Amino acid sequence: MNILDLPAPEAARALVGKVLVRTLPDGTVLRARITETEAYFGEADTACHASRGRTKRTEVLYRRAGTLYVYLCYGIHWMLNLVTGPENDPQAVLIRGVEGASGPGRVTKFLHIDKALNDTPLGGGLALEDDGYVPARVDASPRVGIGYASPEDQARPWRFRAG
DNA sequence: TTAGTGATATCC
DNA sequence: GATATCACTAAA
Repeated sequence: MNILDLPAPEAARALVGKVLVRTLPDGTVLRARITETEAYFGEADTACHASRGRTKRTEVLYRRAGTLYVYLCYGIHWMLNLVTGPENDPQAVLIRGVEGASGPGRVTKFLHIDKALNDTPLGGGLALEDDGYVPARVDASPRVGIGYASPEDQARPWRFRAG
């Protein structure tokens, strides 16, 4: 059973402590352990980009688990998400932080991730590795940066951090 | 606290 | 075609 087949909130928690392996076009390999994630859980979640329907941009969220969703925010920052859950169910986990880079925009800068990886499957330029490490504790708290969502959705504790 | 940056969505 | 918005960061 793959972690990414789980519903987004469970997958987000399980991904904390796993290792991202980024292989650059020139062959350089970068490794970074995930320290912080957030879950975006389907059309019913008003914080999820897909809550306002399927568009060209959110199309990727409807793909099968393990697809990468990368998009530009505020004109400067790339956001890295892993699609989870069943196909045609728009769930994803945002990678908010890894060891050595705290913050979603910094993660992608650190790993040299941009739109070239959008809509590509995990296992190519970016892979996930489980080295058996388990964080001593994983803290859950409300998500940040989603002031446009409904109050109920803003309150959901779908942000997970290694503790 | 606020400027910076550009793709996307939504409205003419 | 035009404008408003945005899952953020760095500098002040």
